[in-house]
Amino acid sequence: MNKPQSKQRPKEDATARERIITEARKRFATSGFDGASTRQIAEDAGVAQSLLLYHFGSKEVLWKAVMDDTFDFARRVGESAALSHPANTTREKLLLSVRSFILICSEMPDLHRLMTIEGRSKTNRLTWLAETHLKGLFSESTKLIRRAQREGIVKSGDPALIHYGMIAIAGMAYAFAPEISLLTGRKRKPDPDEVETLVSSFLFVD
Amino acid sequence: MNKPQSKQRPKEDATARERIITEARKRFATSGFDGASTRQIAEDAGVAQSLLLYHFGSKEVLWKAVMDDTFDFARRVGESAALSHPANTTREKLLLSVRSFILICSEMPDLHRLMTIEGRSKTNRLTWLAETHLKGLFSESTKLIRRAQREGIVKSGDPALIHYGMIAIAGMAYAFAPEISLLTGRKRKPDPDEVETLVSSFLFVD
DNA sequence: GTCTATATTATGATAGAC
DNA sequence: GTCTATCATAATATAGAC
Repeated sequence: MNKPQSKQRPKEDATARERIITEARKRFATSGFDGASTRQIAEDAGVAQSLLLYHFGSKEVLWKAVMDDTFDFARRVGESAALSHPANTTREKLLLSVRSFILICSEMPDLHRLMTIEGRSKTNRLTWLAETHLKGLFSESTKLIRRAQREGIVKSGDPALIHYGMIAIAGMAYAFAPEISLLTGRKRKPDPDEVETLVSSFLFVD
Repeated sequence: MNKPQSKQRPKEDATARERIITEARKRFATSGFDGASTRQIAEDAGVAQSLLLYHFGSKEVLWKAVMDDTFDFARRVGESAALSHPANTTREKLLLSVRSFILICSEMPDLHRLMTIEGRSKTNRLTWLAETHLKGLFSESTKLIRRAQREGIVKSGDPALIHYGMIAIAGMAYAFAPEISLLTGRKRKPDPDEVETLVSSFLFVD
Protein backbone atom coordinates (compact mmCIF):
# COMPACT_ATOMS: atom_id res chain seq x y z
CA MET A 1 0.00 0.00 0.00
CA ASN A 2 2.93 2.39 0.59
CA LYS A 3 0.70 4.64 2.66
CA PRO A 4 2.57 7.67 3.99
CA GLN A 5 2.71 8.09 7.76
CA SER A 6 -0.18 9.96 9.25
CA LYS A 7 0.70 13.16 11.05
CA GLN A 8 -1.13 11.87 14.11
CA ARG A 9 1.39 9.09 14.67
CA PRO A 10 2.74 8.78 18.22
CA LYS A 11 5.67 11.10 18.61
CA GLU A 12 7.90 9.10 20.95
CA ASP A 13 9.96 7.71 18.06
CA ALA A 14 10.36 11.08 16.33
CA THR A 15 13.56 13.06 16.65
CA ALA A 16 13.46 16.56 18.14
CA ARG A 17 13.94 17.98 14.66
CA GLU A 18 10.97 16.04 13.31
CA ARG A 19 8.77 17.03 16.24
CA ILE A 20 9.67 20.68 15.75
CA ILE A 21 8.67 20.48 12.07
CA THR A 22 5.39 18.75 12.91
CA GLU A 23 4.40 21.31 15.54
CA ALA A 24 5.66 24.25 13.47
CA ARG A 25 3.46 23.13 10.59
CA LYS A 26 0.37 23.21 12.81
CA ARG A 27 1.16 26.67 14.15
CA PHE A 28 2.14 28.19 10.78
CA ALA A 29 -0.97 26.65 9.21
CA THR A 30 -3.39 28.14 11.73
CA SER A 31 -1.69 31.40 12.75
CA GLY A 32 0.47 32.23 9.75
CA PHE A 33 4.17 33.09 9.75
CA ASP A 34 3.89 36.27 11.84
CA GLY A 35 1.24 34.88 14.18
CA ALA A 36 3.16 31.73 15.09
CA SER A 37 5.85 32.07 17.75
CA THR A 38 9.00 29.97 17.97
CA ARG A 39 8.54 29.74 21.73
CA GLN A 40 5.09 28.20 21.36
CA ILE A 41 6.29 25.80 18.67
CA ALA A 42 9.19 24.70 20.88
CA GLU A 43 6.85 24.20 23.83
CA ASP A 44 4.49 22.12 21.64
CA ALA A 45 7.44 19.99 20.56
CA GLY A 46 8.70 19.66 24.14
CA VAL A 47 12.09 21.29 23.57
CA ALA A 48 13.85 24.51 24.52
CA GLN A 49 13.20 27.44 22.21
CA SER A 50 16.90 27.78 21.50
CA LEU A 51 17.09 24.18 20.23
CA LEU A 52 14.75 25.18 17.44
CA LEU A 53 17.21 27.87 16.40
CA TYR A 54 20.12 25.47 16.77
CA HIS A 55 18.49 23.15 14.22
CA PHE A 56 17.15 25.73 11.78
CA GLY A 57 19.03 28.96 12.40
CA SER A 58 16.01 31.24 12.11
CA LYS A 59 12.22 31.26 12.04
CA GLU A 60 12.25 31.79 8.28
CA VAL A 61 14.49 28.77 7.65
CA LEU A 62 12.21 26.69 9.88
CA TRP A 63 9.24 27.82 7.80
CA LYS A 64 11.00 26.77 4.58
CA ALA A 65 11.85 23.39 6.11
CA VAL A 66 8.16 22.96 6.98
CA MET A 67 7.14 23.77 3.41
CA ASP A 68 9.73 21.38 1.93
CA ASP A 69 8.61 18.63 4.29
CA THR A 70 4.95 19.22 3.50
CA PHE A 71 5.42 19.18 -0.28
CA ASP A 72 7.54 16.02 0.10
CA PHE A 73 4.65 14.42 1.96
CA ALA A 74 2.24 15.49 -0.78
CA ARG A 75 4.53 14.07 -3.46
CA ARG A 76 4.66 10.73 -1.66
CA VAL A 77 0.85 10.60 -1.42
CA GLY A 78 0.62 11.42 -5.12
CA GLU A 79 3.13 8.74 -6.07
CA SER A 80 1.40 6.10 -3.98
CA ALA A 81 -1.94 6.99 -5.60
CA ALA A 82 -0.33 6.68 -9.04
CA LEU A 83 0.77 3.13 -8.22
CA SER A 84 -2.77 1.89 -7.71
CA HIS A 85 -4.29 3.88 -10.59
CA PRO A 86 -2.41 3.48 -13.87
CA ALA A 87 -3.25 6.48 -16.04
CA ASN A 88 -2.79 6.36 -19.79
CA THR A 89 -5.47 8.53 -21.39
CA THR A 90 -5.80 12.24 -20.74
CA ARG A 91 -9.00 11.62 -18.81
CA GLU A 92 -7.32 9.03 -16.58
CA LYS A 93 -4.39 11.34 -15.94
CA LEU A 94 -6.68 14.17 -14.95
CA LEU A 95 -8.79 11.94 -12.75
CA LEU A 96 -5.64 10.65 -11.07
CA SER A 97 -4.45 14.17 -10.36
CA VAL A 98 -7.86 15.07 -8.91
CA ARG A 99 -7.89 11.95 -6.77
CA SER A 100 -4.34 12.52 -5.56
CA PHE A 101 -5.02 16.09 -4.65
CA ILE A 102 -8.16 15.25 -2.70
CA LEU A 103 -6.25 12.52 -0.86
CA ILE A 104 -3.51 15.01 0.00
CA CYS A 105 -6.06 17.53 1.28
CA SER A 106 -7.74 14.86 3.36
CA GLU A 107 -4.54 13.47 4.91
CA MET A 108 -2.71 16.77 5.23
CA PRO A 109 -5.20 19.67 5.37
CA ASP A 110 -2.39 21.90 6.61
CA LEU A 111 -0.91 22.05 3.10
CA HIS A 112 -3.95 23.97 1.87
CA ARG A 113 -3.91 26.13 5.00
CA LEU A 114 -0.22 26.94 4.62
CA MET A 115 -0.68 27.85 0.97
CA THR A 116 -3.81 29.95 1.37
CA ILE A 117 -2.20 31.92 4.18
CA GLU A 118 0.85 32.78 2.08
CA GLY A 119 -0.86 33.30 -1.28
CA ARG A 120 -2.63 36.45 -0.15
CA SER A 121 0.28 38.88 -0.12
CA LYS A 122 3.44 39.31 -2.15
CA THR A 123 6.06 38.41 0.43
CA ASN A 124 9.54 37.00 -0.10
CA ARG A 125 8.12 33.73 1.18
CA LEU A 126 5.52 33.63 -1.61
CA THR A 127 8.19 34.31 -4.23
CA TRP A 128 10.29 31.49 -2.78
CA LEU A 129 7.25 29.18 -2.80
CA ALA A 130 6.45 29.99 -6.41
CA GLU A 131 10.02 29.30 -7.54
CA THR A 132 10.62 26.25 -5.39
CA HIS A 133 7.35 24.35 -5.33
CA LEU A 134 4.53 25.97 -7.30
CA LYS A 135 5.70 26.81 -10.82
CA GLY A 136 6.35 23.21 -11.85
CA LEU A 137 3.09 21.85 -10.47
CA PHE A 138 1.07 24.74 -11.88
CA SER A 139 2.48 24.45 -15.39
CA GLU A 140 1.97 20.66 -15.43
CA SER A 141 -1.59 21.00 -14.18
CA THR A 142 -2.65 23.75 -16.59
CA LYS A 143 -0.99 21.93 -19.48
CA LEU A 144 -3.07 18.83 -18.69
CA ILE A 145 -6.23 20.91 -18.38
CA ARG A 146 -5.55 22.58 -21.74
CA ARG A 147 -5.03 19.22 -23.43
CA ALA A 148 -8.23 17.86 -21.87
CA GLN A 149 -10.10 20.93 -23.11
CA ARG A 150 -8.83 20.36 -26.66
CA GLU A 151 -10.07 16.77 -26.43
CA GLY A 152 -13.48 18.01 -25.26
CA ILE A 153 -13.19 16.31 -21.86
CA VAL A 154 -13.00 19.40 -19.65
CA LYS A 155 -15.27 22.42 -19.69
CA SER A 156 -14.03 25.55 -21.43
CA GLY A 157 -12.68 28.45 -19.41
CA ASP A 158 -9.37 29.89 -18.22
CA PRO A 159 -7.15 26.90 -17.30
CA ALA A 160 -5.55 28.86 -14.45
CA LEU A 161 -8.95 29.58 -12.87
CA ILE A 162 -10.03 25.97 -13.39
CA HIS A 163 -6.83 24.77 -11.74
CA TYR A 164 -7.39 27.05 -8.74
CA GLY A 165 -11.10 26.20 -8.63
CA MET A 166 -10.25 22.53 -8.37
CA ILE A 167 -7.83 23.22 -5.52
CA ALA A 168 -10.33 25.50 -3.80
CA ILE A 169 -13.12 22.91 -3.78
CA ALA A 170 -10.92 20.02 -2.66
CA GLY A 171 -9.13 22.14 -0.06
CA MET A 172 -12.09 23.82 1.59
CA ALA A 173 -13.75 20.52 2.38
CA TYR A 174 -10.91 19.68 4.75
CA ALA A 175 -9.10 22.90 5.61
CA PHE A 176 -12.14 24.58 7.18
CA ALA A 177 -13.38 21.56 9.07
CA PRO A 178 -13.72 23.55 12.33
CA GLU A 179 -16.03 26.12 10.75
CA ILE A 180 -18.05 23.52 8.84
CA SER A 181 -18.42 21.37 11.94
CA LEU A 182 -19.51 24.40 13.96
CA LEU A 183 -22.24 25.25 11.44
CA THR A 184 -23.43 21.76 10.55
CA GLY A 185 -22.80 19.94 13.83
CA ARG A 186 -21.01 17.23 11.89
CA LYS A 187 -17.78 15.80 13.29
CA ARG A 188 -16.64 13.41 10.55
CA LYS A 189 -14.55 14.77 7.70
CA PRO A 190 -16.02 14.39 4.19
CA ASP A 191 -15.51 11.16 2.27
CA PRO A 192 -12.94 11.67 -0.54
CA ASP A 193 -15.33 10.01 -3.01
CA GLU A 194 -17.98 12.61 -2.20
CA VAL A 195 -15.48 15.43 -2.77
CA GLU A 196 -14.32 13.77 -5.98
CA THR A 197 -17.88 13.89 -7.27
CA LEU A 198 -18.00 17.62 -6.48
CA VAL A 199 -14.71 18.39 -8.21
CA SER A 200 -15.60 16.22 -11.21
CA SER A 201 -18.91 18.02 -11.70
CA PHE A 202 -16.92 21.27 -11.73
CA LEU A 203 -14.30 19.98 -14.11
CA PHE A 204 -15.66 17.50 -16.62
CA VAL A 205 -18.09 17.92 -19.47
CA ASP A 206 -21.38 15.92 -19.01
CA MET B 1 -26.98 52.50 -8.95
CA ASN B 2 -26.57 52.55 -5.13
CA LYS B 3 -23.02 51.26 -5.50
CA PRO B 4 -21.30 50.87 -2.13
CA GLN B 5 -18.15 52.91 -1.58
CA SER B 6 -14.98 51.26 -2.74
CA LYS B 7 -12.39 50.58 -0.07
CA GLN B 8 -9.85 52.44 -2.24
CA ARG B 9 -11.59 55.77 -1.82
CA PRO B 10 -9.39 58.70 -0.72
CA LYS B 11 -9.09 58.69 3.02
CA GLU B 12 -8.92 62.40 3.72
CA ASP B 13 -12.66 62.57 4.46
CA ALA B 14 -12.64 59.47 6.67
CA THR B 15 -12.67 59.79 10.44
CA ALA B 16 -9.84 58.29 12.47
CA ARG B 17 -12.17 55.49 13.56
CA GLU B 18 -13.02 54.63 9.95
CA ARG B 19 -9.39 54.71 8.87
CA ILE B 20 -8.43 52.41 11.73
CA ILE B 21 -11.10 49.90 10.66
CA THR B 22 -9.99 50.05 7.03
CA GLU B 23 -6.33 49.46 7.85
CA ALA B 24 -7.11 46.86 10.51
CA ARG B 25 -9.13 44.89 7.95
CA LYS B 26 -6.14 44.75 5.59
CA ARG B 27 -3.77 43.59 8.32
CA PHE B 28 -6.13 41.05 9.87
CA ALA B 29 -6.94 39.72 6.39
CA THR B 30 -3.33 39.14 5.41
CA SER B 31 -1.64 38.33 8.74
CA GLY B 32 -4.48 36.97 10.84
CA PHE B 33 -5.46 38.08 14.33
CA ASP B 34 -2.21 37.08 16.06
CA GLY B 35 0.01 38.20 13.20
CA ALA B 36 -1.45 41.70 12.92
CA SER B 37 -0.18 44.27 15.40
CA THR B 38 -2.14 47.22 16.72
CA ARG B 39 1.00 49.35 16.36
CA GLN B 40 1.26 48.63 12.65
CA ILE B 41 -2.47 49.21 12.13
CA ALA B 42 -2.27 52.55 13.92
CA GLU B 43 0.74 53.56 11.85
CA ASP B 44 -1.09 52.58 8.64
CA ALA B 45 -4.05 54.71 9.72
CA GLY B 46 -1.79 57.60 10.69
CA VAL B 47 -2.78 57.76 14.36
CA ALA B 48 -1.19 56.96 17.70
CA GLN B 49 -1.45 53.34 18.81
CA SER B 50 -3.27 54.36 21.98
CA LEU B 51 -6.01 56.07 19.98
CA LEU B 52 -6.91 52.71 18.55
CA LEU B 53 -7.45 51.43 22.07
CA TYR B 54 -9.35 54.55 23.04
CA HIS B 55 -11.87 53.84 20.25
CA PHE B 56 -12.11 50.08 20.60
CA GLY B 57 -10.82 49.14 24.04
CA SER B 58 -8.86 46.09 22.90
CA LYS B 59 -7.48 44.32 19.86
CA GLU B 60 -10.27 41.75 20.04
CA VAL B 61 -13.01 44.39 20.06
CA LEU B 62 -11.33 46.08 17.08
CA TRP B 63 -11.37 42.74 15.26
CA LYS B 64 -15.09 42.33 15.94
CA ALA B 65 -15.73 45.87 14.71
CA VAL B 66 -13.85 44.99 11.51
CA MET B 67 -15.97 41.88 11.00
CA ASP B 68 -19.23 43.78 11.64
CA ASP B 69 -18.19 46.50 9.22
CA THR B 70 -17.17 43.97 6.58
CA PHE B 71 -20.41 41.99 6.77
CA ASP B 72 -22.35 45.28 6.63
CA PHE B 73 -20.50 46.15 3.45
CA ALA B 74 -21.32 42.71 2.01
CA ARG B 75 -24.97 43.12 2.90
CA ARG B 76 -25.10 46.47 1.11
CA VAL B 77 -23.53 44.97 -2.02
CA GLY B 78 -26.05 42.13 -1.90
CA GLU B 79 -28.98 44.51 -1.48
CA SER B 80 -27.85 46.71 -4.34
CA ALA B 81 -27.50 43.63 -6.58
CA ALA B 82 -31.03 42.55 -5.61
CA LEU B 83 -32.40 45.91 -6.76
CA SER B 84 -31.22 45.42 -10.34
CA HIS B 85 -32.07 41.71 -10.52
CA PRO B 86 -35.62 40.92 -9.39
CA ALA B 87 -35.67 37.25 -8.37
CA ASN B 88 -38.91 35.33 -8.24
CA THR B 89 -38.21 31.73 -9.20
CA THR B 90 -35.86 29.47 -7.25
CA ARG B 91 -33.37 29.57 -10.12
CA GLU B 92 -33.40 33.37 -10.20
CA LYS B 93 -32.93 33.55 -6.43
CA LEU B 94 -29.95 31.20 -6.57
CA LEU B 95 -28.43 33.04 -9.50
CA LEU B 96 -28.85 36.31 -7.64
CA SER B 97 -27.12 34.92 -4.58
CA VAL B 98 -24.25 33.63 -6.73
CA ARG B 99 -23.94 36.96 -8.51
CA SER B 100 -24.03 38.90 -5.25
CA PHE B 101 -21.42 36.73 -3.65
CA ILE B 102 -19.04 37.02 -6.61
CA LEU B 103 -19.53 40.80 -6.59
CA ILE B 104 -18.73 40.88 -2.88
CA CYS B 105 -15.58 38.79 -3.40
CA SER B 106 -14.50 41.05 -6.24
CA GLU B 107 -15.08 44.34 -4.42
CA MET B 108 -14.01 43.15 -0.97
CA PRO B 109 -11.63 40.17 -1.28
CA ASP B 110 -10.67 40.69 2.35
CA LEU B 111 -13.99 39.20 3.48
CA HIS B 112 -12.96 35.82 2.10
CA ARG B 113 -9.46 36.22 3.54
CA LEU B 114 -10.79 37.14 6.98
CA MET B 115 -13.15 34.18 7.00
CA THR B 116 -10.67 31.60 5.73
CA ILE B 117 -8.11 32.67 8.30
CA GLU B 118 -10.56 32.25 11.18
CA GLY B 119 -12.39 29.14 9.97
CA ARG B 120 -9.37 26.90 10.42
CA SER B 121 -9.31 26.62 14.20
CA LYS B 122 -11.95 26.57 16.93
CA THR B 123 -11.25 29.89 18.61
CA ASN B 124 -13.63 32.09 20.58
CA ARG B 125 -13.57 34.38 17.56
CA LEU B 126 -14.88 31.62 15.29
CA THR B 127 -17.68 30.84 17.74
CA TRP B 128 -18.60 34.52 17.85
CA LEU B 129 -18.53 34.68 14.03
CA ALA B 130 -20.78 31.64 13.70
CA GLU B 131 -23.33 33.05 16.13
CA THR B 132 -23.23 36.64 14.91
CA HIS B 133 -22.82 36.44 11.16
CA LEU B 134 -22.61 32.92 9.76
CA LYS B 135 -25.50 30.82 11.05
CA GLY B 136 -28.22 32.90 9.42
CA LEU B 137 -26.50 33.17 6.04
CA PHE B 138 -25.56 29.48 6.05
CA SER B 139 -29.06 28.27 6.86
CA GLU B 140 -30.62 30.53 4.23
CA SER B 141 -28.14 29.41 1.59
CA THR B 142 -28.41 25.68 2.26
CA LYS B 143 -32.22 25.97 2.39
CA LEU B 144 -32.20 27.54 -1.05
CA ILE B 145 -29.82 24.89 -2.39
CA ARG B 146 -32.01 22.10 -0.99
CA ARG B 147 -35.10 23.61 -2.63
CA ALA B 148 -33.27 23.95 -5.95
CA GLN B 149 -32.17 20.34 -5.70
CA ARG B 150 -35.77 19.20 -5.17
CA GLU B 151 -36.73 21.17 -8.27
CA GLY B 152 -33.95 19.48 -10.24
CA ILE B 153 -32.11 22.76 -10.86
CA VAL B 154 -28.99 22.08 -8.79
CA LYS B 155 -26.77 19.00 -8.85
CA SER B 156 -27.22 16.45 -6.09
CA GLY B 157 -24.78 16.33 -3.19
CA ASP B 158 -24.41 17.56 0.38
CA PRO B 159 -25.87 21.13 0.45
CA ALA B 160 -23.27 22.21 3.00
CA LEU B 161 -20.39 21.11 0.76
CA ILE B 162 -22.05 22.72 -2.26
CA HIS B 163 -22.47 25.96 -0.32
CA TYR B 164 -18.80 25.95 0.71
CA GLY B 165 -17.71 24.88 -2.78
CA MET B 166 -19.49 27.88 -4.26
CA ILE B 167 -17.80 30.20 -1.77
CA ALA B 168 -14.42 28.55 -2.37
CA ILE B 169 -14.56 29.03 -6.15
CA ALA B 170 -15.80 32.60 -6.02
CA GLY B 171 -13.40 33.55 -3.24
CA MET B 172 -10.18 32.05 -4.56
CA ALA B 173 -10.43 33.96 -7.82
CA TYR B 174 -9.96 37.22 -5.90
CA ALA B 175 -8.47 36.39 -2.49
CA PHE B 176 -5.30 34.81 -3.88
CA ALA B 177 -4.68 37.35 -6.59
CA PRO B 178 -1.01 37.80 -5.54
CA GLU B 179 -0.25 34.10 -5.97
CA ILE B 180 -2.20 33.81 -9.21
CA SER B 181 -0.55 36.90 -10.64
CA LEU B 182 2.87 35.56 -9.65
CA LEU B 183 2.25 32.26 -11.45
CA THR B 184 0.39 33.53 -14.51
CA GLY B 185 1.97 36.95 -14.92
CA ARG B 186 -1.51 38.45 -15.18
CA LYS B 187 -2.26 41.69 -13.36
CA ARG B 188 -5.98 42.20 -13.96
CA LYS B 189 -8.46 40.56 -11.60
CA PRO B 190 -10.92 38.10 -13.16
CA ASP B 191 -14.13 39.35 -14.73
CA PRO B 192 -17.13 38.52 -12.48
CA ASP B 193 -18.97 37.09 -15.49
CA GLU B 194 -16.14 34.62 -16.06
CA VAL B 195 -16.25 33.54 -12.42
CA GLU B 196 -20.04 33.29 -12.59
CA THR B 197 -19.68 30.81 -15.45
CA LEU B 198 -17.30 28.73 -13.32
CA VAL B 199 -19.58 28.71 -10.29
CA SER B 200 -22.63 27.98 -12.40
CA SER B 201 -20.98 24.99 -14.02
CA PHE B 202 -20.27 23.70 -10.52
CA LEU B 203 -23.76 24.36 -9.26
CA PHE B 204 -26.41 23.92 -11.91
CA VAL B 205 -27.60 20.86 -13.76
CA ASP B 206 -26.83 21.01 -17.53
C1' DG C 1 -10.32 62.82 20.48
C1' DT C 2 -5.74 62.67 20.12
C1' DC C 3 -1.33 62.66 21.79
C1' DT C 4 3.30 61.20 24.57
C1' DA C 5 5.16 58.33 27.91
C1' DT C 6 5.49 54.08 30.08
C1' DA C 7 4.42 49.55 32.31
C1' DT C 8 4.47 44.72 31.37
C1' DT C 9 4.84 40.84 28.85
C1' DA C 10 6.15 38.24 24.67
C1' DT C 11 9.11 37.84 20.84
C1' DG C 12 13.36 36.26 17.80
C1' DA C 13 17.94 35.51 18.46
C1' DT C 14 22.59 34.78 20.99
C1' DA C 15 26.05 33.04 24.61
C1' DG C 16 27.77 29.57 26.95
C1' DA C 17 27.46 25.33 30.19
C1' DC C 18 27.00 20.34 29.87
C1' DG D 1 22.25 18.03 20.77
C1' DT D 2 20.11 20.02 24.33
C1' DC D 3 19.70 23.00 27.99
C1' DT D 4 19.41 27.72 31.00
C1' DA D 5 20.09 32.45 30.98
C1' DT D 6 19.92 36.66 28.75
C1' DC D 7 19.64 40.56 25.34
C1' DA D 8 17.22 43.74 22.39
C1' DT D 9 13.16 44.65 20.49
C1' DA D 10 8.20 44.57 19.70
C1' DA D 11 3.81 43.42 21.57
C1' DT D 12 -0.85 44.91 24.17
C1' DA D 13 -2.46 47.89 27.26
C1' DT D 14 -2.70 51.95 30.69
C1' DA D 15 -1.96 56.81 32.64
C1' DG D 16 -2.31 61.28 32.09
C1' DA D 17 -1.49 65.89 29.54
C1' DC D 18 -3.79 68.85 26.16
